[in-house]
Parts: sequence; C-alpha cells; structure tokens
Amino acid sequence: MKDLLRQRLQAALQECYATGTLASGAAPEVQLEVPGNPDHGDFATNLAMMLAKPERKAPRQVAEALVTALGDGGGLWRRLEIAGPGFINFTLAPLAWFGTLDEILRRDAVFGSATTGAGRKVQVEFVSANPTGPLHIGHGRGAAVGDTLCRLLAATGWDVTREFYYNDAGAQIANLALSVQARCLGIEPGDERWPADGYQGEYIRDVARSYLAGETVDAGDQHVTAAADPHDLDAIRRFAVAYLRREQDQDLQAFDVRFDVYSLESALYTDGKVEDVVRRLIASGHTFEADNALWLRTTGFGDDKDRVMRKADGSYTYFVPDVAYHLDKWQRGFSRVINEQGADHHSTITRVRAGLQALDVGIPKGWPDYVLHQMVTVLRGGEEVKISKRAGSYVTLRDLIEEVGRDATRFFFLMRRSDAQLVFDIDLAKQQGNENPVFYVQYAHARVCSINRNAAEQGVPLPAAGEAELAALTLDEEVALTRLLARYPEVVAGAAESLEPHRLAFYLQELAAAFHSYYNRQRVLVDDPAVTRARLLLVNAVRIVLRNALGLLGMAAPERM
RNA sequence: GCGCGGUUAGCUCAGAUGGAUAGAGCGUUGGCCUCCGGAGCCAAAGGUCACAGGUUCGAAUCCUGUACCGCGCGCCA
Repeated sequence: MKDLLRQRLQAALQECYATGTLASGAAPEVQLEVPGNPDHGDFATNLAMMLAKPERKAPRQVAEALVTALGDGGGLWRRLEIAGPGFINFTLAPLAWFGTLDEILRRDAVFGSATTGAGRKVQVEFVSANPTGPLHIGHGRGAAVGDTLCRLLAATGWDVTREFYYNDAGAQIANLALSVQARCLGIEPGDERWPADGYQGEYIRDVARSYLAGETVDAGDQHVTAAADPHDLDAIRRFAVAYLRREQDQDLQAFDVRFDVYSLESALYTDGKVEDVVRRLIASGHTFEADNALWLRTTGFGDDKDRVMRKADGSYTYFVPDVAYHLDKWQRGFSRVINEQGADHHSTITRVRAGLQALDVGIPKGWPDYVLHQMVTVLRGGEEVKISKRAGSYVTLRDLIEEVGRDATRFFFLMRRSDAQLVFDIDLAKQQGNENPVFYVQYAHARVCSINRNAAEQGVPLPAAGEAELAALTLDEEVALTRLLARYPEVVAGAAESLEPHRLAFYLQELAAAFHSYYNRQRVLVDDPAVTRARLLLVNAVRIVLRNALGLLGMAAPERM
C-alpha cells in the first residue's frame, strides 16, 4: 500500500517537472507516515515541505502542484488534502483496504515476512554463558532478545546461524574446578581452606555429589564419566564443565531456545587458532613486549589503553581467544555477525574489534555488530531480589520459567528496549488478569478461535477470501483495524532492521487492544450472512497476525485458555 | 576521572530514524454483563519530555554542555 502511494507521488513529482509547475529537479526520498491523528487520513507525506527549499516556494504552494498532478488516483483514495504546514494527507477508499485483508488471509502464516535479506548469511551469537553455573535472569533476557532477533532476521529473508560460545577455558573454569573439589572434600564456604573467589552456590554441591558418585554426563558432543577422585583436579574440571553445560542446555530447552552451532573456547586452543592469531598479530606489527607480557597496541584502534595478550605466566587473556573466535566467524563467510550480550561486557567490543583490525585481513571497521542488553532487576513481593553468582543467591532462568511460565517470561523480557534497564516483576508476570499484558494478548487470539468455534457450530464456514465478501465491512472501526493489520509487515521489517524486538511486543498489545475494543462493540455472528462472513474474515485476519507475531516472540497462540 | 546506556503522566515504559494537539498499560475515579468467553470494554483525571544553549519551516527525537541513576574501566570472563 505504502509502496503504491510512493510510486504515485514519484510519478506526480516527475509530471510537475515535465510540465514545469516545479523546476528544481530535486528528488528527495518520498517519506510516507501513518499519522497518529486519524483526522489526518491514512497516510501523510512531507514531500512538499522537503521540496520547499530547493523550489524556493512556500510548502503549501508546492503541495498544490503535487496534488493537482496526483489527480483522483484512479479511485485509490477518497480524499486528498493539504494540511498544516504543508502535509499532503491521503484518505484511502475502503476498497483499497480490502486488498490488504485479502493478502493476509491468502498468505496466512507467511504474512509479514519479507525477502529483504535475500538469503544472505548472518550469524547471531547470544547467551554465551560461561559453564560455571545455571543460567540466571540476565542470560534469560539475552536468550529472549537473541532468539527473537534470529526469528526476525529469518522472517525477513536472512540465512541465520544461531551460535553459542562456551568459555570453557581460563581462570574462571579453574576456579570452578577448585570450588567443586572443595565441596568434594567437604569444605564449606567460610572455611579457611575454601578457595578465594570460589563459587558458593548450592549447585556446586550437586556437581560434587554427582562427581563422587561416578555419574556420566552427556552434553552436546561431550560424554564425561566422573573419575570420582577428589584429587584429580583435571577430571573434576572436565566433569563440572560438562555437567553445567548440560544444565544450561536444559534451561534453554525449557525456554524453547535452540542453537545451530556450539563453539568451545577450549577448541580454539587445541586447534591452534589462538596461537595462529597471536602469530598474525605479532607479524602485523601491532604488538610489543613489556613487563614480561605481550601487549596489543589497541590504542591505535580507539581503545583508551593498550591490552595484555599474553600474561607474565604465559597464558592468554580472554580477548585473545575471542579475537581468534571472531576471525574464525569471518573465515566461515559471515560478512554479517551480530553479538547479543549483556552491557556489563561492553568493554570487550573495542578490544575485539581492535584485535580484528590489527590482523589486517580486510575485516570492516565496525564488524561485528553488537546488541547489548542492560541489567535486569528482579522484584518479588515489591522487594528487589539481589543477584550474586559467587554468593549463590540469584533467580535462575529455570526457576523463573517454572514459576511464571515460558510465554510470560519471554514477553516480559521483550517488553522493553534492550538498552534500557528492566524491572522484572515476578508477581505481575504471574497474574492472570488484565494487569498482565501476556494474557491480554493471548486472550485476543483465543477469542477469535472461540468465535470460529461458534460459527462452525452454527453451520457458518469460514468463507474464502475475496474482495466481494469484504465489501460488507463498512464501519470506520473496521477500516481502522485493517489499517493496523496492514502495518504489521513494516513493524517486522523495522524491528529486524533496527534489531529492536520490543517493537513487536508493543505492536501486539496495540492490536489486541483494537480487537478487544471491536469485539466488545460489534458482534461478528449476526443475522445478516454477508456481514457475518465479512466480519469472520476480518477477525481471522486479526488472528493470523496475532499468531504470526506471537510466533516471532517464541510464544504460543492458544486456541482456548 | 574516562567510556557506554538511561532520564517522557503517581508507577512501569513506548514514541515507527526530524513532523501536525506527546501515547499505552498499571494505579486512581466513574460507568458497561437478558450480548460470539467480563481473563473484556467505555470515559475522566493525570506532562516544564531532567536542565541550559544550539541546528531549521519544524526537536522528546540531531549537536554541545550540565545534573542525577546504572554498568564498565584487571596480566577476570
């Protein structure tokens, strides 16, 4: 619809130049918007105002010329007016809207999807929690945002690879092994033999118990049987990592989040990719030695200080494998990569990008893209629940899903822009009333399904789409509802392009509200069969869009509740 | 101190890439069930868009500065 109007405006502009009514030859991008105020029609353009300067005429004068050239639009609109400082407002003929409904009903499950991605490859890395404990609520936000980003990109034609990176090497893992070992030996937190900065959570006790019992853990491609020897630190480490990977996999499964590729930091070492990157960086001349350490001159790439690559003890700092990992992504052919991560890891961005630039292999400056999510605070009973992994007191993702349900959890995480902090009110998420937007939206879908059931009982089948059937939709609110439905593809495209999944959540609430309002005011199943059929088609178009949008958020569209 | 994010109604937050009279939910107040599911609907009240400048036909939106909140600033990840 928008594209059609845009074409008409382009044509009108060209005609003005051809007839000499306008002279500048300027060709600004034609912007069309849906005005907030319905009095301003269905669409509005600021084209005349943009042309005012190059034309050196008053905006309204330019608008006059354009409106004359637009003519009657061949019945596409029923009103065309110049308003305010020089807007041109279009009010479409009701008939023009029926095409949209027809399209929704015909395209059904794929309505809203697009081909803008043209099958190009994009890789999205998200969650990427260290295997040192269960997933907490912050990972949950990352999982919800990342997963919906993937769904949005796939819906707009991208070939998406979902990837999870396990930091299963390094100091934190060593720390994990020590913590489990301490538990194996019956050492409690607080004991003077307890490792400094050890993980104190109860789950460490579970890992220790399982290890001592000689259990076997299957996680991804890892199958580890516990050696049960509390003095074999290396065996403990392998077992603990596998154990916690399995836990995290189960958490993600409960959240309905899946990955195509799991990458292990440890593999970057065993495959020699870390050494390779170090050699390349040294060869490119961006490193230096100082204080018994090897440094990367990241200040040459916008960092505020240089960073150590190889510590005095000979091991590497975390960002070296990170750079190796991203070089690997690049070499796998991902010219577009999006990393979704918590804002507390923000400082890695400059470092990783700097390392990649220093490699001199033609990686673009701003590569990869990042989507950061801000911190989550949890509210229970109006009180903030403190999160501390090392102290072991925090809300796990699995607890949350069990308590409030998968759908509500996902929706709450996606109700906010990811770069704004989020307050997760557990009590609200659990409520089954109108205070809770999750139920409000899903209920709208269930309601349409209920109407369909009643229609079927009354022997009224859902008619085939077609403009003839839709002509019985004459009410303003029916046009308004259709207008909202017609906006859906743009919402999807906008959310995908700007990497802002929350837009879907807001759109869903708006659509549900419009539907509930319509439902309350008008009956669908009425005496007049023509009206009944038309309204059935309308509410089923609503059902389709609700279901598609819920699907993109990874939520169910229940037929009854 | 430096970097990033935030600041919009009593509360929680949108604001579609610069548009017309700044919106929603919750909460508050007052209405609507002989009616396809009241898990719903309608209405009212509620604003110095943190502050000060700037850019232009036009700014919550872009730029500069200030204030406050969060996060980061390690040879941890």
